Amino acid sequence: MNPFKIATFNANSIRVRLKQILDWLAHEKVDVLCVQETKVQDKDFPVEPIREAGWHVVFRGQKSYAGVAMLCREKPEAVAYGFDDGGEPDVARLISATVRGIPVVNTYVPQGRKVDSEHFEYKLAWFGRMRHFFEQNYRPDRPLVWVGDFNVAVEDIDVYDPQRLRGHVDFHPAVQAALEKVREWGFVDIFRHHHPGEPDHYTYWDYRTRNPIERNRGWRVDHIWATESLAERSTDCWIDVEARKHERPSDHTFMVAEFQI
DNA sequence: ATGGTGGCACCGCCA
Repeated sequence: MNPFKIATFNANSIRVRLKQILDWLAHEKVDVLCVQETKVQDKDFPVEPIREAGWHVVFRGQKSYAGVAMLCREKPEAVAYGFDDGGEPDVARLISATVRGIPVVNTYVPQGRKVDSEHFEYKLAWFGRMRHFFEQNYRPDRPLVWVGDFNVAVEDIDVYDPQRLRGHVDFHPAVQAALEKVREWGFVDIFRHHHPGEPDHYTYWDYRTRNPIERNRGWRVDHIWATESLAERSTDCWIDVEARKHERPSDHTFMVAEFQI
């Protein structure tokens, strides 16, 4: 049995957050860090400093927004980008690979913008495509980790004010139902597995609110989910709020899960 | 209180 540690982080620009990421990786001995919102085109991705720090890195991005990456201590295998269902491949939002024998899927789920928009419809459909993706490529009775910024808070305790926020694109019954249909394929929310019923655990704070950390105005929209056989082997899962104490923090923070494989 | 901030882009888009 060996420890397997996986982390997720919405960087909101990997170039601005590069030092924070490398500093964090230097003291947190993860096997893989999944990054979302790299906000960089592939030709401008900071490959060299990441490699020089000792990491394998795979990524797909685009101009201005979205973009995903995986930083791995060991070389990832079977790396694939985007959907292969005939629809929009969305390579800047989905990256999958096998790391130390564990299949990992890293997603940056579309935010949805406004409920009465085509973007929201796209988001809802995205979860359907996600379930299809899992059905076609994986088995629920085998180890698999799905991580990333899901842009969904699942329970009332996952947001700072559920009454006020209900209906928001990240806290909408239809979105929660769409994600639930993916969960039913065979996932366990690893953070919630270790912290059932505990409020006030957040991974994201809106830049546009005053002192959101001090006022505890957070959301738990970043997730580490695993299939049952792997969830049984999870030993811990935590959100690194301390990592926000940085000169230029992202609006999200790191979350880590540890397994014995 | 229908704003606010931040990042990337370019004269606005996205979150």
